[in-house]
Amino acid sequence: MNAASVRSRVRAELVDEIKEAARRQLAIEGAAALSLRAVAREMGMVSSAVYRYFPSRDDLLTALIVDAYNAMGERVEEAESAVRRTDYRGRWMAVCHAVRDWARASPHEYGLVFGTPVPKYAAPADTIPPAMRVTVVLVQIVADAVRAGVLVADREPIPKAVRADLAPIRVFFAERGGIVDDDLIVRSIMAWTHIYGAISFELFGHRVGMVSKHDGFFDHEMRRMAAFVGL
Amino acid sequence: MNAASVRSRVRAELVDEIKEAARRQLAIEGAAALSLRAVAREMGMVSSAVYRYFPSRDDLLTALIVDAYNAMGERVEEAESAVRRTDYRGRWMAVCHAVRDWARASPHEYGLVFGTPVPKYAAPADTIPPAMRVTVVLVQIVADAVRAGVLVADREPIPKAVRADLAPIRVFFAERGGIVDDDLIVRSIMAWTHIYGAISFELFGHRVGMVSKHDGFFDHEMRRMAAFVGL
DNA sequence: AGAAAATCAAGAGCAGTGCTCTCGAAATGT
DNA sequence: ACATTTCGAGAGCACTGCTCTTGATTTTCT
Repeated sequence: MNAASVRSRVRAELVDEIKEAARRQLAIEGAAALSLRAVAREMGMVSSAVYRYFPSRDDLLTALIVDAYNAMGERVEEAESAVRRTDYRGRWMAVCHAVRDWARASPHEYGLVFGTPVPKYAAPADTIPPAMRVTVVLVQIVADAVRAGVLVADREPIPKAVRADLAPIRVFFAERGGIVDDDLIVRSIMAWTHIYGAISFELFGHRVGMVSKHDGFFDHEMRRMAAFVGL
Repeated sequence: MNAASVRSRVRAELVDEIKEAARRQLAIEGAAALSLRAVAREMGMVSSAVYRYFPSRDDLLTALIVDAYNAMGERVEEAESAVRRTDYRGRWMAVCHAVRDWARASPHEYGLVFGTPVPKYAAPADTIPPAMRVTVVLVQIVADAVRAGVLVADREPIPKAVRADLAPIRVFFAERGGIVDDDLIVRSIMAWTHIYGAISFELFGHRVGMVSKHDGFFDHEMRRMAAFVGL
């Protein structure tokens, strides 16, 4: 049985090596060009051998997606935790910049998780928790700020069609210690939407002709959105 | 020479038919699965014949991208022009909804232009004017509102690193009759960013668990952003 | 310790892809 | 009427994802 773990350990190592090689290939050519045969070749294996570890190319991609989410989440958590706890706006900005920095450092991985859904898209359940990590951090900041009573913004009326939708999110905030009003939830979702929009616009080349100094613009717009949220 | 135009006419028709078939295939399977051989098959041609009309698969894709931009632009212009000229906020909202409606009706085409850049991305010059159509409409609305003096918003200070970037856009507004301040430019870009972010989030499935009544939420957030711009 | 079962790398093979080249036939220009 | 361009078809290359079989090794059970 210890022997069994020998096999499973070397197997886990192989899985990691394959993902490593795939990631390398991904960084060079992008997701569309990721070829199982090529990663096999790079590892001195024959292609059919790789299928012992990943039943299909899409499964390999899914594994890379999970890893990408986790890498992003890790960076974000790391950056956010380095900021003084009561500096809510600073924590928020740290998250914004961490996401963007990671995206610029690993554009293809960013495209993998936030770009066009590559296969027909059936987000497997195991991608959901990693995908939530950034969201959780943002929610925690808002919840903390609310509890500290430092969050201020005009409360706008919400159409009841929207209001009905927000109940699960309200408990999501509440679980993290923040009793939030519906409008704050809306503003938070909008801010997260904007972070994603800004980074994708930049990375996918949709801001050529509009913005050239991306660093400065991003920082400024994120600051504006933080204010919009009320931080 | 009239005979010459016979040939060139049938050629143009063939080009259109190929694009048509490709679009059909695109709608079903998505861009990644678009196969030149399959469209050839559907047209009763042999694959090499298609290469007389499109030198490569990427060129076909580029043509589809241009068409997609134009389709979106057309829908937007149409919807916007149906609104009373002095109803600036209404015009803005019409654009927002037109973009989203088009995106939901043709998700794969939307993904083609706004998703992960499929090839290594070298946006050919002929994609730029079609890509600008929506932007132009939005700018025109803001310019009109400014000229009418109905646009109000707090003017926030802009870091000078950003300010330097904005000169070309300022003339872009001015050419359309609107003398705008830098902060308004920033707000406009942010709003366009948000439109894109919201639609992509919805279409690419990144709002599951956050929003389920997308129609209502989108309308509400667009209204908020219109107010943010000052409309 | 020896037999049975699971696991593995490798190879061959299938169906599909993008793309190139060559070859006749047809349309076009002179 | 002749020369030139334009076109469709076919064969072929190198590549892809994926399946199946084979023979060897390793693990597990008895």
